[in-house]
Amino acid sequence: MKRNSRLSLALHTLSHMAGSPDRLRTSSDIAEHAGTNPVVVRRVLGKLREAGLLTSEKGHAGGWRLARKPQDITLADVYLALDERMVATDETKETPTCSVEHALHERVSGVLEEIEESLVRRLAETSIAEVRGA
Amino acid sequence: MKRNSRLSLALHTLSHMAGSPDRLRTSSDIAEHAGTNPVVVRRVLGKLREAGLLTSEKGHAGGWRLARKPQDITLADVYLALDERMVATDETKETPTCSVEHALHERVSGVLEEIEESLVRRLAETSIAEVRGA
DNA sequence: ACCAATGCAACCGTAAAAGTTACGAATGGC
DNA sequence: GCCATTCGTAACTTTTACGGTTGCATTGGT
Repeated sequence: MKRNSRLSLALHTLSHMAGSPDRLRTSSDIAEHAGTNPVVVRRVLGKLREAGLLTSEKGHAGGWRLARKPQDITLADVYLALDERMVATDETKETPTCSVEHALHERVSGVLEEIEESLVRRLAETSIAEVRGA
Repeated sequence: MKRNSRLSLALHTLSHMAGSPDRLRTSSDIAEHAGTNPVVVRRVLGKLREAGLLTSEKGHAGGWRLARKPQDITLADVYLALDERMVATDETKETPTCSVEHALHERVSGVLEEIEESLVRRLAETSIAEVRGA
């Protein structure tokens, strides 16, 4: 795959599952559809399970299922479940020389943080059901 | 550096230059401030020059200067100048098996494209002057 | 002529992520 | 109880993006 593949894979898979929410799917099936392999699928979907968007069952008739109705899963849920932070800079070790520089740096970081938040708000406006349906 | 460093470097540099817009700065000076090296600075600032946000002069007393007033440079200008596409997936070679899959894929891409556009609109609401000033 | 600066191309090093293999644990069918 | 199936996870390899580095041509002021 390529860039942004986790979010893309997650969205694609969830949208697909939204088509028949009761059906149980294996990571192999999903990997087939997504053109990748089962382990990668399990890695990504594992994050979604941690966030309560999916459930998984082991064993013979195991697989994955939506934990909520498609209209109750927003893109923000997915984005946050994957720990994505596309805009904001996770800076924890910045040590600019003078305090003026430091202040400016804080400004830039703060602005990017605001942009990140508005991105999440925008993502929260769309549900998986909407992706599929219209 | 780390992730998102191009945008971060560009924003930081422009905000800094906005402090005294008439002053000419060398890529060495800028690199010093940003904790990186001159070539990287020229690479990033070169994109901003192509987009008309900065001017550069070669030769002995050469360097970089803002091409516009800080209040006339928005974060969207910078983002687009750097060819960043943080949300949208640049897919040009997708060949899902069946047409149903294909349609769904288009849907997901389309939604991400919309999100990308709203991100740019959000970025356009803030100018470099605002980053610095408040 | 000299020096200081950009412009640019070619390379190296590294870090993040996908891909792969392997194996253990759980679960249901027989 | 046995066995196939599936998830869970760890370890490793491969790929890729990008910052960093070096070198050199070009430009322009002194």
